[in-house]
Amino acid sequence: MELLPAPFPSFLPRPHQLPLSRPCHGRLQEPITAAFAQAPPLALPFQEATRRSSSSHTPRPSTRPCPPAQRPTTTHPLPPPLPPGPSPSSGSTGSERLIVSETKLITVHSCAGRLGDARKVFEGMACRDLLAWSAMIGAYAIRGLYEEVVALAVAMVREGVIPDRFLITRILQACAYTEDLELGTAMHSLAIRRGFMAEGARDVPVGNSVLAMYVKCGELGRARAAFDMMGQRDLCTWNSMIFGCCRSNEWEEARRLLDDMRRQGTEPGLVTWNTLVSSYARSGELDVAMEMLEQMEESGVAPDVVTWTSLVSGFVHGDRGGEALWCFARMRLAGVEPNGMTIASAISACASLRLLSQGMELHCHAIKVGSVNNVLSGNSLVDMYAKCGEIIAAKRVFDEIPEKDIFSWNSMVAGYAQAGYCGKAYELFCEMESLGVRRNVITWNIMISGYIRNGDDERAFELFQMMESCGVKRDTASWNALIAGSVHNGHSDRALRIFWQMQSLLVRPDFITILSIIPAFANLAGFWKVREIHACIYHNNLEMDGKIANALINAYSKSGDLAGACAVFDRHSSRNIISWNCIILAHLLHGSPSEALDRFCEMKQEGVRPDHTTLTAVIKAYGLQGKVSEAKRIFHNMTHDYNIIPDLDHYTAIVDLLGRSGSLQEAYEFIGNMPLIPNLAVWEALLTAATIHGNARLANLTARELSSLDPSDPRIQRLVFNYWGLTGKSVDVPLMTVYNGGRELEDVDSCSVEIKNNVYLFSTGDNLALESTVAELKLIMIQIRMSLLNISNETNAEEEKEELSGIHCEKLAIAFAISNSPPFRSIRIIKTLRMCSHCHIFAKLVSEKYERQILIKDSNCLHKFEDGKCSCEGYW
DNA sequence: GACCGCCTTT
Repeated sequence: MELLPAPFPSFLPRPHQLPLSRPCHGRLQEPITAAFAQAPPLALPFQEATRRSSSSHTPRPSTRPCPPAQRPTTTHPLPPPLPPGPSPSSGSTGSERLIVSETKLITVHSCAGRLGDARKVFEGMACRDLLAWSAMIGAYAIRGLYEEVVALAVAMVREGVIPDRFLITRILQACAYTEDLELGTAMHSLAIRRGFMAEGARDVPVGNSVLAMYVKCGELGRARAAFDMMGQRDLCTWNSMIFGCCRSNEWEEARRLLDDMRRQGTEPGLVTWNTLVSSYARSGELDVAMEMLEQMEESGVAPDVVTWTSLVSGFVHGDRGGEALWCFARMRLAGVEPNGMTIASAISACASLRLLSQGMELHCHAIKVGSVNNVLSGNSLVDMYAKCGEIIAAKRVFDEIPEKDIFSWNSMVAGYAQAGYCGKAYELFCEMESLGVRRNVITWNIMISGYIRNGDDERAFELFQMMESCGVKRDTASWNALIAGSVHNGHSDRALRIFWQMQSLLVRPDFITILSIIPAFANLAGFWKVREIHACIYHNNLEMDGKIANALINAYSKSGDLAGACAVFDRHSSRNIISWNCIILAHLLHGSPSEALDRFCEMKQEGVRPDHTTLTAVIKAYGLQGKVSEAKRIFHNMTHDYNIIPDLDHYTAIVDLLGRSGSLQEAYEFIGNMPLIPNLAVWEALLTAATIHGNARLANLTARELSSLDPSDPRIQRLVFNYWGLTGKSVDVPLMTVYNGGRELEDVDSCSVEIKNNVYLFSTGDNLALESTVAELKLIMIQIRMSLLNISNETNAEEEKEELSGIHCEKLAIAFAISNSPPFRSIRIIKTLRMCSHCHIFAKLVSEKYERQILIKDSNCLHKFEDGKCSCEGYW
């Protein structure tokens, strides 16, 4: 059976009986087909159209009252109804001549750019024939004012003028742009009635327009029906159909059409290849897009600026900035000049790769080709400068964008917020409101994320609460910002609560939610919880995402399950440098430096270039093995071998290594000779070494250095306090008077233990700890008392201090786990602060006495206690 | 035929 569109009746009502205008935006006041409802249908229409026309088969009243107040408004008033008189077809010779001259005038005005004058002439015409309508519609069409074209087309048809094949094509083009399926379908039926679409018809342009209209309206089924019915096809026909398939993700069908067209003698052209390349690139199938590029070049079609731009922007979107710039370079080599869009995309690539100098070069290029004032390039530049830390340059570019859009504002607000200038960001945020720039959900998300990442949780939550009352609906990213920020600030429990709350409000978590929440599971709970979220990811087919796999490796490792981490890594199909770093760090955390180094070799064999994190891990691995000279060799040759300049992390690793090997003086001198200003981590490494090796003089010296960094920094206060606790001596630095024996600081410590798939939280000095747990702890203490009596004075000092601040949380957790889990089952504890030596000894003794493996992950290291020994070998 | 900004892993 033939599929035909809605009927287009032959009978047309008298022009003055129908309103001319219709709203430019939104749906028709009534279906256009209803205007001709008095006539019987002539052709079998589409199902939908049949229903519509058959329901309005009853004759309409001959006149329809239409008071001016109720007339639909348009941005451009359409011509008033014509006075009753001779119909256009029966005009006298004189009036015909008038029409011709007025039509010419419309064309002249239009060509001279005086669209308003053209419109005035048109509206003043007493009688308008097809040519007059064509001239007026054409004037709008060539300027891309498709809404107007559609409005005029409706008015024309209602006035009883039937468009010819040329005008039908134009109107269909406008329908495609405005996605006006209704008018488009009516034009299709008219084209059929006029015989333009018949089997033997040679009118390809009309058929192509119909096809393109259905494709743009997302009606692939109707497009296919039109395609199959076309008597003749040209390159454009195939292109439209292939585009339609790509747009609907019907990739196989698109490729079939490509083969079909070649078989039927039409060679794919530039647009065909560009459609395929850009569609694959846009959908993230970048490797297939590159394959298409190859095929394109093989078939002798030279890629143009659109081909390359699609690829550059595709790679930018796929977070493959390097390949984006590589494509850009290939394009330049091929002699293709980039346009504003290409440059904008290449600048984005520089932004994501933090390539300031290359970004600046592109800025110069944008100035040269005159696309610097283009809002697209401007926005990319703002983003690039901000991401490269050049916030002043970013602001300068922003100020010079003549017509800022929401992207410009958001990029600048994000630039400030991400650089930590939340006040500046908020100023702009307020300025947007006062200037009447509508802030969207992204603007709000930027502010929320900015505040929470800069530690101002309160303001972040305030904005999160406020946004809906300001008329902006929260989306998944708004929730993600809170979750990621909470994890970032160490509030994993709160992150989990938000995660559950969003699900109870039926906000669907996306892969970023999962990615953000995985560290929370790892920080809070044992590996069963990590397995749970892993299963959840698996069921949602998210595992294939490389980033999620990386986060999982890390989570398994941190929760004490090295085997789980290895399993994820080994099945990881798209390993990158981060995946390798994760697995190397996992082995390191579990005290297996040789496995970590094996992985490093494997990685190099696979051709993956180590980055600064890898090399830090490698130095640490050598440090754990006591291979000082190997570590030093890596350190000294890293710039030459890997083009990586040592940063503070590498210096810290070397200080740690020297400290472990007991070369305290060398470590101290090494710090003195550093070209960088030593930070907290560097001094902390030395303090640890000095404390463990019992070098009180150096420890005291280091504590002073630390407190001179920033006496108000709570992390430093805690470090120095811990040192004081470890040595049992008072430190001769003024900051020690700041707090009362460190009580507030000790209060922060908490830990979690997972038993039978439940997670229990304990805090140091927890007065609410279950009495039974305290009793159990006392029992354990009695059991191992004999051994405890033999330990050093240092730890006794700690015990005294513990009496002051309350029982340490990990002791409570161990006691609770011993009495609530089956015998011999391993105990996994995750705590926020570093373990004290008394608890360390306690855990060692419990592991021996109760024959349990105890894993305690503290802020510095993972302690694996087995048979009275710890994997850290007493150095942490 | 292409279009920049938010939330993400070591």
